[in-house]
Amino acid sequence: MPELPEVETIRRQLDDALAGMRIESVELLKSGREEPVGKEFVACLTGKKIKNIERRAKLIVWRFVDGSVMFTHLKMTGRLVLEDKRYKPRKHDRAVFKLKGKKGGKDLVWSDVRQFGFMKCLSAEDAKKVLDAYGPEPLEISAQELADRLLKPKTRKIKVALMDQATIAGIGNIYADEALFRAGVRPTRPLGELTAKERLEIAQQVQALLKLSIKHRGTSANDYVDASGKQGKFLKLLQVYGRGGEECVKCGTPIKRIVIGQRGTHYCPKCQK
DNA sequence: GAACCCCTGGTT
DNA sequence: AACCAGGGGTTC
Repeated sequence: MPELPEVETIRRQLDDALAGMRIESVELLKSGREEPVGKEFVACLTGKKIKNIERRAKLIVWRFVDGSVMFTHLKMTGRLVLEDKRYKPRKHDRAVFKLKGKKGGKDLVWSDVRQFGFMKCLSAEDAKKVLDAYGPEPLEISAQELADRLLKPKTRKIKVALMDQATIAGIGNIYADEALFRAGVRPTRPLGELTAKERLEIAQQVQALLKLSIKHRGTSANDYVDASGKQGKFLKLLQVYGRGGEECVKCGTPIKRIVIGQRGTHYCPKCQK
């Protein structure tokens, strides 16, 4: 699924294209993981005017002029793509949002091969509760503040901590592996064993990496495309993710692949201590 | 924590 | 046929 840089890329495009527009209709092609389900979901969105579109962690947060909110979580294979008028529904499309504004109409299609993603309508109050439970946005605090969050359960592996949304919001498997490679720290190291210098280095690399990936409009490793249907360009800049068995770009040692927390994990056994 | 689950499809 | 896939909630 999209992680912070990919969700942020989509969010910027949607905010640019759709802020100020009104939802004329919602066509549900496949009902199930939207909330409320079915006709009620359609009813709660129809007619609403979009104030703006924000992001928190990996959630896209739709804010409406009437104060209500909708969340979109794309999970692993979700897409939100602005389609032109020749659009024909495809196999895994779940909903089409028809929007109207001063400059004409736009169709937004939500598709999701694995159907893990969800959309949810809720009040501003309920939305705030959900959003407040996330850890800080990594690009909105200092590297030192970020580093200080990587201390807690001493036995926890650093990779697990980086991916925990309550510790830091928005990092997933790809950027956790990449940040740890850049910082020269093995993903298996327990927090209690890291030096202050290592924690700060990890925090700085997380920030630099996320910013750089946003510049490249994210990573298209599998299903990800942005709101215009284009792939992100960061894939070729990945140094360890998906490169198990290949030579390390720094030292030539074969990259190892292990499993941590049910996720494929990639690192250089020589460069990462 | 670790294991399992939601689901489908691409690759080996 | 088996394994893999960028998430994350739930359950022991």
